[in-house]
Amino acid sequence: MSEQPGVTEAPFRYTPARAAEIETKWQERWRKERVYEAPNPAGSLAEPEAIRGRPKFFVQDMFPYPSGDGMHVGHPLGYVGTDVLARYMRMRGYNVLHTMGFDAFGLPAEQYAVQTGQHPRITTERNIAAIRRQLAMLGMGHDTRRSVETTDPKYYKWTQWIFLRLFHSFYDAEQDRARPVTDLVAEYESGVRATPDGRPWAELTEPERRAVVDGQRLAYVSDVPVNWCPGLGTVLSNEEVTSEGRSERGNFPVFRRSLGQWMLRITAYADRLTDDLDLIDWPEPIRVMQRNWIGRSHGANVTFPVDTADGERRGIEVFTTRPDTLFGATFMVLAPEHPLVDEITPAAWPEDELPGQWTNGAATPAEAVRGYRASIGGKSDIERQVESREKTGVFTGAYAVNPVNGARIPVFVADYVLLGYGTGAIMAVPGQDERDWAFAEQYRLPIVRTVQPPAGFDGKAYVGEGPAVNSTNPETGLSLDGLGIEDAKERIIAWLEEQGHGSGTVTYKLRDWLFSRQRYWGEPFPIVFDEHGPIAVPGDQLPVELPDVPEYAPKTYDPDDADSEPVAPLSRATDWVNVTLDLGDGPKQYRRETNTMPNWAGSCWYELRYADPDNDEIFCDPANEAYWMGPQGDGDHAGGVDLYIGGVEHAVLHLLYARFWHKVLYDLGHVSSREPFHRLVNQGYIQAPAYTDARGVYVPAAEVEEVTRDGEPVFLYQGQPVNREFGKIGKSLKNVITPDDMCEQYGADTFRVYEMSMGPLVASKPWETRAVVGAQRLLQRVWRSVVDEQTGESRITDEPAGPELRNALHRAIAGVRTDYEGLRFNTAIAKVTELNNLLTQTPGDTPREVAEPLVLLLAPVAPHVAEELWERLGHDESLVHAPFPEADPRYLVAETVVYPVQVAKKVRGRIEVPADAAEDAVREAALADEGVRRALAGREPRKVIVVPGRMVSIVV
RNA sequence: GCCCCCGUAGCCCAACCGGCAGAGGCAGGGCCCUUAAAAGGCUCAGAGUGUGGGUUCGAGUCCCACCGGGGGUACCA
Repeated sequence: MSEQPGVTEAPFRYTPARAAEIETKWQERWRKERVYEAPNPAGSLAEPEAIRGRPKFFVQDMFPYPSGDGMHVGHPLGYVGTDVLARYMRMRGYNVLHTMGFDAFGLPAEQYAVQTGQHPRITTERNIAAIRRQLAMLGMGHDTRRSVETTDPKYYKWTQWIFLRLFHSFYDAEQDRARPVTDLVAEYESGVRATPDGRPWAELTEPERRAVVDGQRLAYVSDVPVNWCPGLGTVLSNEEVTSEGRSERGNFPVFRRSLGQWMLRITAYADRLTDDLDLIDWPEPIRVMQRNWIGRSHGANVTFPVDTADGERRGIEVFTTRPDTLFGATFMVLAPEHPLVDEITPAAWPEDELPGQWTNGAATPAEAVRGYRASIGGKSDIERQVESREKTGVFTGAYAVNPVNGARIPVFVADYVLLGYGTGAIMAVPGQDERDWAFAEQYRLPIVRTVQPPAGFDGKAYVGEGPAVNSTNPETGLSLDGLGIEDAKERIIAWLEEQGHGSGTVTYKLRDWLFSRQRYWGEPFPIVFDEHGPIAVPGDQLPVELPDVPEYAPKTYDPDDADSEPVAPLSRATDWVNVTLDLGDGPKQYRRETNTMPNWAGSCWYELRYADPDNDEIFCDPANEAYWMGPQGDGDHAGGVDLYIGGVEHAVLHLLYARFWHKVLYDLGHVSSREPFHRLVNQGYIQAPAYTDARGVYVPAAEVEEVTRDGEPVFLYQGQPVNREFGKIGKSLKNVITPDDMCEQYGADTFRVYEMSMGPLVASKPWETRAVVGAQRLLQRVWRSVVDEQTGESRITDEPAGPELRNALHRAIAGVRTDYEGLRFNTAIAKVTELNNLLTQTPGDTPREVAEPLVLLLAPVAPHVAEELWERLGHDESLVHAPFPEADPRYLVAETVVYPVQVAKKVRGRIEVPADAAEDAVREAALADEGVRRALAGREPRKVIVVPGRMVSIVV
């Protein structure tokens, strides 16, 4: 679009071609001069004298998975944002740590390898190189020495090392922190801590000792129900399973199966992960999502006596958050898989005349239960949830006793009670619980309200606040009547504890983290097995490198073959799997763990590696960690990266996992910060127009034309009208726009300015290619303020700026600074535009006192063109570390202020008074204004309100 | 169903602690430059803030209800 032959264009204009030239030149120079390298206090990047007396700033993006498609225009939004802030902070004199790594283990590379037979490392490295090139093209000021790849053995050596810290640790509930298992063993040996069965430690056999310890490790093997997908041959994480209970990839059925898997004991940290959310500066919605995910709820465990079929007295333990409603418990429900079900189910129905739906027509309770289990048996939890909310269940034939009033209440099994939550059994209180109400209605069970609903309440279950009713037992003297929910809870818990019927309890939704995957392209576990269980590979033998295998795919099966067994790809590397090691008692045969870690592992600690990227001795030198991430100030600062920017899609998983690992490292004394990320900001998404034809099929967005018909825009593809919608950028919507296209058409600086000017970083916004020209015009105009387009000569004068321009300059400086600090890049750019517009309108050459700060104000967003102009202004050194302009307060205060004067809500006059005029003087001037007097027409003002510096309002 | 976020000009967005609804950009109209067009320059117009109430001297901003859009979550006891 530029400089075609025969076109008369200003020869020294800032064109895309010139932008490209400038961008190459400065990227080269930045690289040579290593301007973005951040010094460390210790280790290989140490420059102690370079950090002395300087504040630090650690800013980080959520690092990308290097997909084969490279980046589209949506990806760099956050990256440009952090780069702008990093550049601004650098100019403010901070020692800024900003780099970019790659989260490179993962399924797409493996699938590609399965299809092509090419090793995933090759595609991964090629993709990383492509994205690195794109990042450099966009002018990112990253310290490239600190970039990490999670697939690099030098990196995953430490991922494995940290895993071993989890393996070698247990959670000491007394001290509320993780401690080494060697401490645990020492306490068992000395007798300070009793063994589970009370025998002295010395009397336990070696396998028994191992079992005791293994059962308490933060990383442990357990048989747990997992999402097994025979069609893919691997287990899947919950987030990889659709709401229809099928695999997101391939749409194969997913089954719940118990398999021996590695688990991480994140539940031990549930309280701290919840409580410490108050210490960090994160968006409230994210904190809410994490709190919900952890799902801490306070309540009570209550035991309801029940007799088994053999006449033995047992108890059904339930968890309830509403122990205050115990008097309203009119029946009980056990999860169908609950172990007590079979024990309590009697041989015959206790009564002859039971409602049909209680027995489901079965001759005996056992038959009814069996039939019910079969009816739901084949279904996974996921399927059960998908199906209608209609309550189903069956009577077990057993009755339990409500401990508060001795009432005999029937016990049901029903699948709306889940084995995995609480105790897998509930007391059903239909009066105060909607689910229980629905079940009670269907099974004609009694309903007792124990909280008085407000007058006029015509709903079913009442879950709101109100005084307790129907909650007195004259025989025991227990009464909750009249108490509010909280007081009633307190009293009943005290009573339950006193009587031995139960106790106050805390329950969590959070489950331990399933940490094994049957995949090739992931971190191998640094674990071998002998006949008794898992053993850690010694630290000096790390990393356990990923071996080559003949085939990268896991073994797949008939998609419906629920009973098939996963076969991890690594298990085919038999030479690797069977290994002879000397772990202290001579060379022995061991079998390696063949699962790999999930792709969240590498991202759990990468911020720490950025701080000390090539340390061979430790994952991060404590001095470097303390410098970059240590707690700041003296309050309750938990430490962590100063600013972390990324998408909201990682609200729970990555951010929760990373917090968990960080806390383990903190407990073990490896880091000084309690949290990895002090401040978190979620950038919005960029959406792009996508078009569907008459069949609803997406057509290539790049080939759609916009025409105007009858004043309405119409979109045409190959002459046919198509519908426009906005959606996520990607192949499926055929609306990919790449930063490469934009850099070619406009230049990187224009692209950066456009993305930053679209709106606040946190907002989602639609991409509009034709609007990019606005950003280009801004840069062209700034260029023109400094360079004569016709001659290429400088347009700078050393004459001082006039007062209007000078005041505008200082206002712009002050505004731009606060905008950058508040991540409001759009308004910062608007202020630069405004200043430059004023400059354009001012006749004559550009005063240096305006041009220089103007270029510096723009530098964080448009670094290349700013460098070029800075050089043309006569500076030899890069402006990357040039001081950011400071506003002179003298020019910020206006000498006079114009007040609008309102009479009865309408502006009737304007007065100009000295800026420091007293309120009385302003009032007098307002009342003296002619327009105001006319509006008042002799009426006496009831009230005159003077808002200092703003306006005057007269009430009549 | 429940929870959270967002609704300002044709479009993207500003508006500080409640104080004259407009900073900036796109698109649109007019003019200049040009043989012409593109690019460029100058300039103009354009909402009363999703709807309905309330608080206030004063509401885009605070409160309540509703409508529309987006996200999270879903038998969690």
